Amino acid sequence: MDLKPTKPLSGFIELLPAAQRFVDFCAARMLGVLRTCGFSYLDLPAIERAEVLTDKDNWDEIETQMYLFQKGDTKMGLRYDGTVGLSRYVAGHLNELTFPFRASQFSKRYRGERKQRGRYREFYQMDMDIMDINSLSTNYDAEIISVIQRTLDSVSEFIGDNYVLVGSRPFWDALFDYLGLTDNQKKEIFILIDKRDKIDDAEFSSWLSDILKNETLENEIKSVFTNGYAYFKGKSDKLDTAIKELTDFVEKLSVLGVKNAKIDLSITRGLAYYTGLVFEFKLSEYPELGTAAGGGRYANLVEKFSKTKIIGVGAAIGFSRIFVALSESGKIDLSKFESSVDVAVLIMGNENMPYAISVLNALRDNKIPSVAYLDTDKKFKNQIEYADKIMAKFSMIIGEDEVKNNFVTLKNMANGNQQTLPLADAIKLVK
RNA sequence: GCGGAUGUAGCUCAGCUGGUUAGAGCGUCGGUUUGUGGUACCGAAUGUCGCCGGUUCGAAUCCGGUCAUCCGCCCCA
Repeated sequence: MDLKPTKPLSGFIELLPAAQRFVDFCAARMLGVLRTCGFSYLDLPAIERAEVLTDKDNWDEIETQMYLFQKGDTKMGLRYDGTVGLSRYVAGHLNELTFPFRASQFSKRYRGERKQRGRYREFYQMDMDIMDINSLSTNYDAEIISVIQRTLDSVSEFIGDNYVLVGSRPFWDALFDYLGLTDNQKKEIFILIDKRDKIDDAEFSSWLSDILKNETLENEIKSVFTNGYAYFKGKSDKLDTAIKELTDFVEKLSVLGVKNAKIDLSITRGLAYYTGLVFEFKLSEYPELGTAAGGGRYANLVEKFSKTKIIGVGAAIGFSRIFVALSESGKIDLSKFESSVDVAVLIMGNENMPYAISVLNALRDNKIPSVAYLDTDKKFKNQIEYADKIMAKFSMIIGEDEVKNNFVTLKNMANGNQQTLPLADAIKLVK
């Protein structure tokens, strides 16, 4: 009979124990930061109604990368991000929530795209969002950025330093209006700007020229990257508003203590629901991972669910992209996550088991991570090999002599030293 | 969905321009050592050489197709 495959589906992740411990350790630290920053943790459904997930405007694009299916008459799909489900949740619990509402999430997301480095079909993202009714100060945009930085910094011993690039969709909207571009041109240039870090200047110029076919306009667009956004001051009221927002925002970030922040107008975050400032975090030491976290302001997303005007600002940390990718790449030293237990209890002969189990329970009562090798008839060599392989810090050996004298033999697995002593003393040494 | 590369033992790979019984290291298991691991030595098991077809006296090797994986593109709310 043919054996069934042992590899998971392409793009789905499973980790070895040490890598999983590393990932869990980082997640716990980062979630601790979010709790400290006053976010309420939510665990929302992985499956949503299809109509919640899809946007009829660009169904074709979505369909290829979303997991959709049907049970009975209900069309549903797996969530592809955390923001859409949160918008539904907030709109559905308006009267029960206190605004500004601060929510954090840490959950699996699903996208049916081809696997690439740091990009999976099933992956974790860690989200934080702040939503309020009718208005929401850009002070909150700045706070979100400072919270992400705090979160990333909490695991900087593994991922190194980070920096943040801030873009502005209102600036481009204002500029496009000022230049009198068509809707189609706006859309295409947005896509082009977003790609700017992947292509060279010549390519950028030639694409731009294909879209605009007007050298004056092309030069105006390019001048944003050479002369900076301040160059467009005084051209139109909308531009002035957008420029002032950016200038003020830099000040806010510095008040909040955000380091390594820079305005970079090539950050646009695709085409979707963002309406205001947008930002992306990168890791200085791992540029190949791309964007480590990204987000921005969305003023209109919740209007799909509620007539109440709800404005949000939020971000997602690409958790799997960072931590799974790093642990798989071998760039992280996982040695301190290799060991799952402090003590392995080794039992020489089944008749010594009752005593050995009382030792095991005492260890566990003292919160010492411990396991016993319960196949008591196996040769002692196998038992101590097991203790070695699971990298137990100590072995506690229980045989005839130990039972008779009500002692234990404690062996330090690192240096091989061992001594026979009362259990209470052994526990003190292990702790 | 598109382009490129790669498929040989559990893993990493070798196998020259086709030649008879398919190779190594690591790992696994057993033994030297049934109250002592990490080192050493000895031994063993495991392959329809991704799959199907073609060329040939003869295919892991050459050709075609197919599937899978990896890298990149598209996309990335």
